[in-house]
Amino acid sequence: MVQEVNSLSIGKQTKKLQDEFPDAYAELFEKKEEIKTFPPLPDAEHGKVVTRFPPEPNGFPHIGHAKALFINYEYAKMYSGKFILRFDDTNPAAEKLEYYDAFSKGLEWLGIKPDTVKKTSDDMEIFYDYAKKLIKAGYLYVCQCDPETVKQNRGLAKECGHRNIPAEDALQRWERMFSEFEEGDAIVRFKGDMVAANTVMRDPTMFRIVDAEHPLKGTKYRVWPTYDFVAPIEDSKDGVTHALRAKEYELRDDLYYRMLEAAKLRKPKLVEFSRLSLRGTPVSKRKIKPLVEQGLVDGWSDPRLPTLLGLRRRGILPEAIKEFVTSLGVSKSESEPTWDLLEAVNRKLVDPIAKRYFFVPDPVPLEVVDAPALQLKLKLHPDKNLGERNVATGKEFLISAKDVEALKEGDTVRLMELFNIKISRKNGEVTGKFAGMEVTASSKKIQWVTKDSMPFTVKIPGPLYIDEVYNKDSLQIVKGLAESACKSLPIGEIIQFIRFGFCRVDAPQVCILAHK
RNA sequence: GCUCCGGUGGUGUAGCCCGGUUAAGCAUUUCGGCCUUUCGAGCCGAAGAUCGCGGGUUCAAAUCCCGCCCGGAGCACCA
Repeated sequence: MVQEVNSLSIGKQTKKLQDEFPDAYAELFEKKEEIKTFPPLPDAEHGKVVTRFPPEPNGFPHIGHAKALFINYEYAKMYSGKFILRFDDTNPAAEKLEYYDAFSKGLEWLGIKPDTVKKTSDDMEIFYDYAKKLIKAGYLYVCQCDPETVKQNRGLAKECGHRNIPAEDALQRWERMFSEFEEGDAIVRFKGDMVAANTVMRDPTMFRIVDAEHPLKGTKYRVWPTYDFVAPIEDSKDGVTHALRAKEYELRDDLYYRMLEAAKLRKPKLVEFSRLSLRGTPVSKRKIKPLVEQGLVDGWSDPRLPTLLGLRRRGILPEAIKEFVTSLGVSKSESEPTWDLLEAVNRKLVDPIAKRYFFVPDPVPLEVVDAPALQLKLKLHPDKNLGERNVATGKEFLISAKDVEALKEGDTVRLMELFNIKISRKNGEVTGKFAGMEVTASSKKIQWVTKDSMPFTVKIPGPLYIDEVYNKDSLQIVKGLAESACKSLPIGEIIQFIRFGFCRVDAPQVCILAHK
């Protein structure tokens, strides 16, 4: 018995085990599936955790947002808590209507359903109330220095005269900000500590006058709060228990808590994590925008970009983004993960659902002089039941120049899923002879198409930067022939061109290579 | 420059807070082998880190302490 089993190959042993003793198989192989989760959150109580994702609607969401998104969302889920999507839209000069929508769509695509969706600009009256309260209590003051002086004094750790104006007077100046003052004439500052080592605390700006039209509020308001005023109040009032934000906010923790103390509000827990950067890929809007504007990429959905739109167009599944981002964890250490990490995750997800087709780049004619004419049905997936396609073959084929290069006269190769051929002549074109149907142990297999094929273009996205230098060859175009069954491929379908890679159909007869 | 935060194999991460059978786990990558629709997946195996550097505490340190070096972020009337 033992001998009998051992005579089988490992693969067959495994198969036999799976077929005949499914329980044992499951125990051996399935249970080691690992569920990746985040480390426990400090002071988190099951059922009571509330997190939030507060994007500013001033650009398209990208993978960096996805990181913040999933960290907050997954923690809320992990503790059966709540997750809030909050648009931090208090800079009317920057916000645009289309971006609110872009974020909502992005979340939807990623499969994230917020328990609450809100806009910070809806709470303006609340902010005004707090402003008045805090001015009265002496925590805030109206500063009428010009912007340059403010900056200078901060550098010099110097207080200005407005700081000590009595509250009643300051309150009147606050009212004047709504009417007579012009943009730049006056701001509201938090009384921090002008000699603090952390310059964030040197009386940061809490309100300023912005006359730009707000996409949602129009010209209803012109005294707008800044992030530093809004974030702690919103988080606290919304019941956020854990505010998980990127590391660049770390220096503002102090201010965040001082604000809440001043306003006598509950303090959420702050947790920071490192920003995501992808090797060879600009992630921030600041870096992507010039590329779009200079036409160096095909808009915000260019597959070389880490925008959600770009990722999707490239054939990266939302689930892959989630797993990738989750694997990065919440650590504060800076790292520069590479695309192949994301691709590896995506490949695992896409492999079982991608239909297989033949694609021949740089086709070279092949004639098999004594080939039998065949009418066959080929499976669309080696082991999943995804249907089949019909192919009729004769004597004429096309194979890729690269495969031809590797062939010598006299070699035997197998036309994949078809039969073996022996190369009899090779000179620009290739001539061969039928060499049997059976699969021989070590035969090389190459993909092929018949004359009944169609031109197909594959775009291959690569890194936009190599060692910080713009890579002008970041997008390669490969032209070739795809088998006729590809005619009916819907846009958006993710397929695998055998021995070429996984691709997402981008347009009729055009696809984008996601990865090998 | 100042302030803060980081520094574990090529890459990402676990471990560090509560120092000891693990002198470093997992994933990715690369390379072999198996599997006969694959330069893919899966399976098996291998390669690869003395845990930034130098001191110290201790019987014992990636884990605690000190100094240094390197990297990142912030220093907006942006978020």
